[in-house]
Amino acid sequence: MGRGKVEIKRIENATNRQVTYSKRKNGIIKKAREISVLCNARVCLVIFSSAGKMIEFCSDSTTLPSMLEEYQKHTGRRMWDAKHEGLNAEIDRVKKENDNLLIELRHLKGEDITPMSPFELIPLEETLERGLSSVREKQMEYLKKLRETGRKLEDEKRHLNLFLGEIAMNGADATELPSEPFVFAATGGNRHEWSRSTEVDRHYQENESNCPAPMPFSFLGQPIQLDLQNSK
Amino acid sequence: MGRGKVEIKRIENATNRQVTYSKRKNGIIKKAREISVLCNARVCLVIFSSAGKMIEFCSDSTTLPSMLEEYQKHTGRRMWDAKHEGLNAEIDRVKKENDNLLIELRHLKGEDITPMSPFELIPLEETLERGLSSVREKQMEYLKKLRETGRKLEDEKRHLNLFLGEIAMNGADATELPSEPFVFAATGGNRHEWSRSTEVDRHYQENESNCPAPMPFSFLGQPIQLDLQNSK
DNA sequence: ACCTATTGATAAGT
DNA sequence: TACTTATCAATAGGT
Repeated sequence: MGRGKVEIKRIENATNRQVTYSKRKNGIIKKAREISVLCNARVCLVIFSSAGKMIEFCSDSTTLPSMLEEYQKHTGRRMWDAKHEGLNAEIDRVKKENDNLLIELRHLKGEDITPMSPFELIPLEETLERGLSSVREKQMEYLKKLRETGRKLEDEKRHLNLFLGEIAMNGADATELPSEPFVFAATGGNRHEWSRSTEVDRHYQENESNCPAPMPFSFLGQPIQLDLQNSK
Repeated sequence: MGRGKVEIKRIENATNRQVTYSKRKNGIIKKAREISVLCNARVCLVIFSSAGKMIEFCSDSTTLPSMLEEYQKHTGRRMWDAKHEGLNAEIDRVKKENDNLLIELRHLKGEDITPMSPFELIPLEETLERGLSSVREKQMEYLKKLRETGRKLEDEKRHLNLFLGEIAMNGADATELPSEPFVFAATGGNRHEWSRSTEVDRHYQENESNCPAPMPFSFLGQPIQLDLQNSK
């Protein structure tokens, strides 16, 4: 249609191509509207020009996404739905993993073990024992540090007393302070806290010697107010 | 175009409408192909007839879904993308839960506890102890059942010996069997397995009396070949 | 599905 | 980009 017949092949002249695009774009959209109205059909048309500009036509009360829904149904759910399915599969996978972890966790906590056979109980027991000894080992570490800190403090106290004694002996010079003052070193806490810690320590040492399985820390009861964070 | 001008409004005659649809459908698809070729544009066209039949045209090397990708970019990601976001959020949520479970699990197994403070170790220890005692309690149950079964077997053996003795005393009647034969009852196993089980039993009983923390079952070593499945 | 008169679309020119 | 117009293409209505 036009002043001459046109072969349907890419128009090489960019200007011509653009002009033709403009005209035909309007034409096809008009056609799309016409068929949708005349024939009561639903139409979706999306065109990207070679320049990257997009135009779309969707028949009345229809959107491209909603058309896609139906497209899915017709083609039997493929393509972008694949991503969808992929995500759903991922969710299922992760949830299943979650369930397994939860089950294992509950077993370790001694829950839901009624249906377990002795052969399942044995490795479970072993795992728990390894965990427990690991935790207690760690606790021992802290205790050692605590004791060391205690010793240091005792030393400092002794030094301090010694120093105070000297000052007392020197009479009038008593107000003089050492150029490098002693510091209440590593604990970061106060004397009250420290006294509590020695208690813990003694408790533990007693247990340590008497029992092959060390007395649980939890046995000592409520949270100990020591500032142990800094001695990690 | 045709024998008369047509008003662009729904064609009421169903037959006419269907015919027109057929003709125009081909027409618009031809137009779509032409513009895509002539102008190097990418075109996607989907039409649902009023009868519900779908046809689509997509220009070379393009699919409707891939077009949708670009449609998203152009319109700024809306509609069906929302579903995706939702699914992605769900995945993140579940994965996070997963991580938390995994961390807790590793802690219970005594792994990754180095950065834990004593205040975190104590509840961990308590949990492990509860789990362990729960597991051992369960194991005790099995042992009790095992012992009972053992006793029954002993009884049967005694009865059987008694019976054999009687047969021997009665001479020629020796071939006569009891109408209700004794059965090697509940274990479902064989004598060899049972003898192993008494070993386990004895081992355990010794430990039970001497130690406040029962000796671990795992201490007994390799898998015990008893058929305990049936005694659950 | 084909035919064809007629309208519609549009290529090229301005 | 818009208008014009000669020409080609699509198609309505009939068969």
